[in-house]
Amino acid sequence: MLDIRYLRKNADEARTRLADRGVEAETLDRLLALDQRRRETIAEVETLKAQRNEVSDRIAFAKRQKEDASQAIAEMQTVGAKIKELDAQRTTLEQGVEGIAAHLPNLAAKEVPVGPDESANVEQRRWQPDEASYSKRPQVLQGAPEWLKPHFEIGENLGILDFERGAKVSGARFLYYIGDGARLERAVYNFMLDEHRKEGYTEMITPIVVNNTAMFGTGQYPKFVDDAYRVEGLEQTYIPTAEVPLTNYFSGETIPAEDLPIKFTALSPSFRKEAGAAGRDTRGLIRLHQFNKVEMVKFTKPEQSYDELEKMTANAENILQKLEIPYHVIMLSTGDMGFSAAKTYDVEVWMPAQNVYREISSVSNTEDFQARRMHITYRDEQDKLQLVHTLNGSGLAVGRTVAAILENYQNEDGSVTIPTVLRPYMGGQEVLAATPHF
RNA sequence: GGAGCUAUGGCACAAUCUGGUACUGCAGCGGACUCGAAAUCCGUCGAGCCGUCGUAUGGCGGUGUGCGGGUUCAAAUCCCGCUAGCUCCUCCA
Repeated sequence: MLDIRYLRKNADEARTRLADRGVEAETLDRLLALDQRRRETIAEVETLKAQRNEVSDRIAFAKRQKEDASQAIAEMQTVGAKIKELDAQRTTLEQGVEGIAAHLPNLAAKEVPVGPDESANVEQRRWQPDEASYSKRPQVLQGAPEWLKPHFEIGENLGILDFERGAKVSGARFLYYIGDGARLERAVYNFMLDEHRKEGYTEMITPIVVNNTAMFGTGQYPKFVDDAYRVEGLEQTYIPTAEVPLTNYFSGETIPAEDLPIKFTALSPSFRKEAGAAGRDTRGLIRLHQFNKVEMVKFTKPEQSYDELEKMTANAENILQKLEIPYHVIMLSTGDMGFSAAKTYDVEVWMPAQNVYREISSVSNTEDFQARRMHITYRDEQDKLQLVHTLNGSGLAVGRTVAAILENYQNEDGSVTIPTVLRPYMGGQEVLAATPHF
């Protein structure tokens, strides 16, 4: 949620910055017009309420003196009716303001490139493992050899991913991991959680069903209800990301300033309807209705949030560096950023079979946008309440990481070498080879 | 799933039956006493949110007794709905 006072006092600037996020100028004008009428109505009704309070006190006093107060009571009946009417108007106006404000995306930080979509994103840096370790594997950055296969074929050939039975038992975009596949997934997220724990993140296991208030708090609702798996008949939703329960952990609370920054990490399944993505990435682990993700969330003071954004991005990159898989980092443009974000870095992992980088992590500073929706505050040096800044980032999407491992570590004979850092998590196993599971 | 009880400031509680400025203690803050502290005494003490005025510490008004409605001139109090916690029963990894 944006600060209505900021929008009011800086309407011209806000119009421009909202336009960068794809919001029409007319929307802000409607919002401000409603806000103007809301404030006028409040002024009017509060005058009457002050009058009523005063007369009610006099009535109470008269009654104690056993005096007649019926004339004052009769007067207040009229005033009461008027108050009721104005309060109803006020509620309507407030809902109108809220209805628009709740749909406004966050404003972009100054350094974010302005543009309509991903074409305006700006690459920040590329990374690839050094020669020594990389030379043992296919030269995926120097032209793919003939035998290079996409991860889903590798997985199916090895018998460790079963998309057909996933579709049979659940539906499209669901799958089974089997045997070494399941074990690899587990190794990957255990490795990720251990790395983040070393960086000072507190490990959490969260509810994976949350209420509507929580979904509103992080910005999924009301605008993106259609992409959510809702619990039939209940006001609850299967989380699309652990960002929701992690960030809402402190909703409505004042965090002691000395505890900031606070860092959480959690593994959770994530559920997405993928409305509007029909026909895209229909094969493989890239776009599923249910996938595992290790998430990072931070609560910070405003002045430290951008430093913490860089650190969180580095934490995501660290995973791929230790896995020795190439990636690059891009800064998203105003047109490509998520609803709540003020600034976002995407980490995209190299997928040699498709010859592209694919998003594997998205790290955002939402500044006070979510904190305002959730009412998360701290007390500054002057003992005044201030909104915290919240950040979130994938660290990383687990399924996509498995996909990247399969493609980047595949061998000509169809086997897959297990990255060195994962071997301790797999009982020392070094290679995934086709073996019967049952 | 069934039944009962509970929800009031940072904490502990009173007022609820019988509607009329939300009591008191602890903690906090300011002061007195003291070389200083403790004890004692005096004063002060509703966080947040909304509106408005002011350059500003802030003033004024509204709201605020778990949440949402209703009745009333007036609701902590009466009525309806909900949520959470506790106890008992039932069930369960």
